[in-house]
Amino acid sequence: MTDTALSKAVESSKAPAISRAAAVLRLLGKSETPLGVQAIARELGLVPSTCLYVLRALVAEELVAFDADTKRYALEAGVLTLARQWLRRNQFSDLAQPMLDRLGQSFDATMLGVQIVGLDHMIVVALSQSGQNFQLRTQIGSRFPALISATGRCIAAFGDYEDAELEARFKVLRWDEAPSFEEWKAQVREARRQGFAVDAGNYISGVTVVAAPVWKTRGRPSHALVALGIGGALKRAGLPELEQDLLGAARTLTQQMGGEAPN
Amino acid sequence: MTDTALSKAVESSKAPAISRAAAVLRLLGKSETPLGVQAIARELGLVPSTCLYVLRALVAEELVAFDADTKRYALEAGVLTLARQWLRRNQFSDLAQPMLDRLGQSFDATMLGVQIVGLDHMIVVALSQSGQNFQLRTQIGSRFPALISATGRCIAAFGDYEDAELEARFKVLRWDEAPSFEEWKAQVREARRQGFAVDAGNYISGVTVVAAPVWKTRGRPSHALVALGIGGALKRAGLPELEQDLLGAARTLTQQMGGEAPN
DNA sequence: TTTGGTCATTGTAAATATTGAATGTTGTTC
DNA sequence: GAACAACATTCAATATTTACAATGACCAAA
Repeated sequence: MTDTALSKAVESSKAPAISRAAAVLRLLGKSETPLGVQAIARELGLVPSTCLYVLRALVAEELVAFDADTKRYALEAGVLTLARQWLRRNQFSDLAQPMLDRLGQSFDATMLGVQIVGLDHMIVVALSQSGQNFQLRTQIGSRFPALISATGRCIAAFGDYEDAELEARFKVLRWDEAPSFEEWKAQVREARRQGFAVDAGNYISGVTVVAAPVWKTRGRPSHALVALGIGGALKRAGLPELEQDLLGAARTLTQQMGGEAPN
Repeated sequence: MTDTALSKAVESSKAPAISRAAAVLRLLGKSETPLGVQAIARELGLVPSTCLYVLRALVAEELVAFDADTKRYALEAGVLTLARQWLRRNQFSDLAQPMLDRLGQSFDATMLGVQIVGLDHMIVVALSQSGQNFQLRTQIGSRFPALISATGRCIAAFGDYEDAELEARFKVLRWDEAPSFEEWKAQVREARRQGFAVDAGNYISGVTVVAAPVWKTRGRPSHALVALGIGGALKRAGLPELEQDLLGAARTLTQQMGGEAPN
């Protein structure tokens, strides 16, 4: 979050301290090293004293660690506990995990389960790193822009968004080999027709990505199943079979979660 | 956190909104189901309107999910992202992981790396669940009271705490087969002498736990390596060897982290 | 050792978030 | 189908927190 975005969130909210706290947590998360009060305040456009109070509160809550010697702040392990609690009661990641494991084994692909957060981004909430795919390392909790890669095409295809909004979001994406907006829209239409989307080396050169949407409720898809693999390897393993298998898994998952695909 | 503890944190802090927000997050984490504004407010002793503003801020920060249909709140996947960032830059979990894997393989034990948070509790920050130990499932982010089991004896042995404080904390612990405070103190002395601690079925009947402390800095231990196994199985695998191996790993880790064991 | 500068930390005036009652909304019972 | 009850939500007054300037602590360089 930029500091202008932060100041907006602070102004519009009735609990600005919370926006500030979240911004501090995100900043500390991004930072490679622990940070001092002043550095944090400068980066976020906060008054140092306010920043100090925020940090102290976060330290008291065990979300931030304070090194009394260096007077530096960093994330604390308490954030792990929250994450575990989220995972513990997440229907999607529980149900998706065995499917991801099976598909990953069968096709020697890296499998992801992602949660879609509007048009902003998606978050990896389950993964299966079977085999030797060292180049495609991802972690649970990783975030990606919503419209990127195969999953992005699914989000656009089944989200019923305005063209103008899609284009605005599309233009700021970073691809290895970016398609034109027109090419991309054609691919989105194709995804709508087929029920799944393919990214053949656009996002990452040489890497093929297949994604199929999952619905938790009627309306927009809430999650997606994703398969990644080196283009050649996936083709050898049988891309059409993978596509159909992934689509089937996504449909099963939609049913299991009590959701409903359109039509 | 009880609501009296919360009100204390709110009063003493200059950023009470943050204490409230953290309390809300923890409550939502504990809860088996999504909660409404009123339920949260009641549980935490908050004014409903204040609670609503806190929730809205947390929703805006993507730490809490809001279901517009049911008007219920739950943890959101954003907490995963924070956890990933914490893990990404955690020296201990990176260094400990291969050791835990190796030890777990060798002795067919469940291995944990825990971070010690004062006398309050410890948090599991790395683990290796090799083999068939289905009964001993734990997860990263799990919390335990500081003085429990073998790790607790290490914390007491190397922490230089007041006896009165230890006894107060000791008395509220829940064991399957609790030792008396005197027995426990003798075991703590033994741990200090040996450099590691053993819990032979006290915490969980039939389960043996071995723990060795790790120092990140001079002073109190910051982490510990822990091995858990069914008592009989660990003995068969060679308990003395495990103890020495674990102790060696902990010492290596202390060196790698730039720490220093006492004496 | 002294000096300069940076940083973390404290008091205080003003802006504003919290409060508790009032309003609208939903789902449930008769 | 109507009335109720529980709930989420809004609104205006005030107790609180925020921001700013000043202080104190610390480190580095001379």
